[in-house]
Amino acid sequence: MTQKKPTLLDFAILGLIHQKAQTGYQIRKTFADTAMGNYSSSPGTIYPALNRLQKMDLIEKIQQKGSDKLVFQIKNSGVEILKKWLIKPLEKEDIEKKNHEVLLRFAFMDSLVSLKQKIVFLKSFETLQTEYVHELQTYFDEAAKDMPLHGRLAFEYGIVSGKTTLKWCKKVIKEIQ
Amino acid sequence: MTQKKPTLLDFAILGLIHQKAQTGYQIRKTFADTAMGNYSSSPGTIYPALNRLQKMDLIEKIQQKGSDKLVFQIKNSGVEILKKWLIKPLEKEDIEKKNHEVLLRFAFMDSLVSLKQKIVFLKSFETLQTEYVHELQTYFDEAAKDMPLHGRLAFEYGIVSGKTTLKWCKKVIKEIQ
DNA sequence: GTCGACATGTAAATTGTTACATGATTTA
DNA sequence: TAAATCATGTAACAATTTACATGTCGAC
Repeated sequence: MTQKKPTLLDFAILGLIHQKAQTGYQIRKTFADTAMGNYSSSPGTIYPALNRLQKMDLIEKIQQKGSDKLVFQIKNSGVEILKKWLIKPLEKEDIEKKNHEVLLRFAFMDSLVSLKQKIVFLKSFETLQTEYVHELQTYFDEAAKDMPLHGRLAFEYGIVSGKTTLKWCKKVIKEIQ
Repeated sequence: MTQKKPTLLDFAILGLIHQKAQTGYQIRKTFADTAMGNYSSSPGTIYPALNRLQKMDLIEKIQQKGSDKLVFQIKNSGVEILKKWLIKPLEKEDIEKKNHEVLLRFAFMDSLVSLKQKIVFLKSFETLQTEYVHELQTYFDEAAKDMPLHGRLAFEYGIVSGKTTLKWCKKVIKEIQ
């Protein structure tokens, strides 16, 4: 049987319960209350996902010690697959369309990957983001005059957002080492 | 029969073909090549969506004049529903989790809504965004010291992003009137 | 004359949404 | 003790992904 690839939601859940074993409800709360991604927090999404992850043998439901709560805990196989996802090389598409996924991966790296790997990740992020901003800017400079007002303004938003991301990335590289 | 609500993808398609009647393939290209949202460009997504929109009587397939191409064109009913979506009051949730949807709506407003309505939209965006950034900042100031390094840095990203959005919003308000 | 881009679709499996449903526990 | 929150799920439906499938047209 070929191991199926977890979805982004699955990884988000894996990352969360790696930080701390918790109930499905707590996970739902986190998705609902925090700005964490845009993941759905409805029971119809979370509970089936938790069942998926159990079937994939990546998490398990256990009795929390010192409590009577049934919490989900990540298994070693889950940690491994999570780690692989975290250090997967960044691609152009991640920068262009999956910004939030990149940030989510960074947020979960904390205790899971080495400083060296974090630096590799961030440097690559910086490089790709620099190229991306440059491409946007180049295109904008020649096409702006022909764009409808709102299209132009929305495009400008893309540019300032990209620049902000880049600035953040550079700051983090300095701060982390 | 109750009219079903179009999905976000449906609105993205409606907005696109409102700007210019085009083929399904051209729409796919736009989604694939531009940074426009994170909408899927696979045929299995676009063509069923186009069929949905036809069934909802919001678009039609016509022979383009001066060409033999079959293009999709928005109908009056489509324009109406698009307009309604554009000027729908912004809510807190739109700011916290649906940034890209807000921007998409702004991008499509161009010729469809009055300047007055645009200003209302932007002012409300500014207000909500200001509150949001303030909330983030307040929470951060007291919680930062207890956050794991990566969590803290990712949170900071949320704050600088929010501030960038706010700055953009203020600039646009000035520029548009 | 073949390669890449144009152009449009379908089918199966998976995933996600919406709405419903239930019951325990805490707190005002 | 009533309301809110904790806690977990199911069922029906809708939407998306992935893979397959086909055919045209223009450029090199």
